[in-house]
Amino acid sequence: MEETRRERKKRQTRHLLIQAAVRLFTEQGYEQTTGAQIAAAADVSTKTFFNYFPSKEDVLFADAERYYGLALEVIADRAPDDTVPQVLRRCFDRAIGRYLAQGMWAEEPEMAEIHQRLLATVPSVQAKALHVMLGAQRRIADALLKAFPDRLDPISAAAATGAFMGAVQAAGLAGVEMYGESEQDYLAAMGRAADIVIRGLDSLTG
Amino acid sequence: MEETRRERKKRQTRHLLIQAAVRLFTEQGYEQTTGAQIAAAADVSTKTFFNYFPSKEDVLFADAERYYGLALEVIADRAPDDTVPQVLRRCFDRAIGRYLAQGMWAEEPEMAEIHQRLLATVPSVQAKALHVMLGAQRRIADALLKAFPDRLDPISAAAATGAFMGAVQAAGLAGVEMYGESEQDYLAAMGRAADIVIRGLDSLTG
DNA sequence: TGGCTTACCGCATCGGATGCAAAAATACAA
DNA sequence: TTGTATTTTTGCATCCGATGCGGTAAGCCA
Repeated sequence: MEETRRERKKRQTRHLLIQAAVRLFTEQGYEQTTGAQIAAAADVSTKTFFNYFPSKEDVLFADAERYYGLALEVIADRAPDDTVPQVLRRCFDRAIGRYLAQGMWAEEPEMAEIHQRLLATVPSVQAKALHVMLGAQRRIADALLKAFPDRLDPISAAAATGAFMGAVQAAGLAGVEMYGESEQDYLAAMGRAADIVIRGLDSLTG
Repeated sequence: MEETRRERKKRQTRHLLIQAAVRLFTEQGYEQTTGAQIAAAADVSTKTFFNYFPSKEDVLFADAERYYGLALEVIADRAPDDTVPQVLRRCFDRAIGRYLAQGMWAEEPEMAEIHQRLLATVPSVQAKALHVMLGAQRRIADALLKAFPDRLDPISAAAATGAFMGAVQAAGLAGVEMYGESEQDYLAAMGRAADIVIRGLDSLTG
């Protein structure tokens, strides 16, 4: 399927907006940067910026779906004898794998650094991240429930997913706050959190 | 220590604002209600409303600190031979206990119903709730770490807290979505989530 | 070419939120 | 009671994020 000119331009504009945003956030800070400035830097109207991104925060979560979608794929592609914890663990590993392979931002590598700094410091960005995660959590719990109808019920599916993602998220944040921005260290922290919670969930579903 | 007139009036105004807000939210919906309307209904200036509550969402989380503070108390009052999971479980039980004893809103019982409905439906309220929870999570993890310096490190403390609160939160939301607003049912759902994650964490710290 | 869809734009407008300085209310001490 | 310091309230201007609308341009397809 060939990419039409329209689609190409759309992709370009989107990319341009993200780049402009990251540059401005880096140069003058997140809160000091207005949507109008980003639009101007990308040479489009303010309105267009909000056409692409429903809110200023959304610029920072443009790729988030790709990561959460990965989890849904992993669940769909499970082996017949997989257990719930095994699948969750694989979700985590695959996400980390992709992260290491291509960075958090396949197309905007400069995003990675600013992203985690803002995540650790700007309240509205934190809140947005949690909310995006919540949405993903629901879909993942749903998929898990469908994948293991005999081992899970809606509540335990939600609990398991919430425990897993809550632990990883908290450990990741703690890691960033402890180790500054040493990538290795906080990835390791998230890995330990995954270990802990996976081991715990083993007792649930064997 | 006697309560001065100033403090008393301040408390009254605050209470008045909350009441007005709840009434308007109920009557005409959250998003349809403006801060100015709430202020007008409480007969204070718009500015005063934002003096009391830094954002419109905050009206709905006026009492949240009381609940999270409970957890910190429980941790502080632990017995010498308590384990981490035991303490976490007690945090949960005490919170539920208080909830059952006096409702979510000691002084504004009418708040309970509207609160959970908005929590389940309004995105910005959800995001705010998660963010408030994140703040509490950090303080709780910190307190846990100080309470069990030999059994925990910063990462495992964050992971355990994140897993626990993530599970309970997810199960609670799932419960509300499943059972509508049948209080018993989703409290039970949260209880099951707590069970699951507590049992899991047993394998961590014995 | 011509007609259709889609993206972009400017503009008006709204609501949330902040800063500031004046005015009112309160506390407190002489 | 009066005077003074502190705190609260208020109005106002202002900023920014975000939405709705109607018109224009760009790309698409026949």
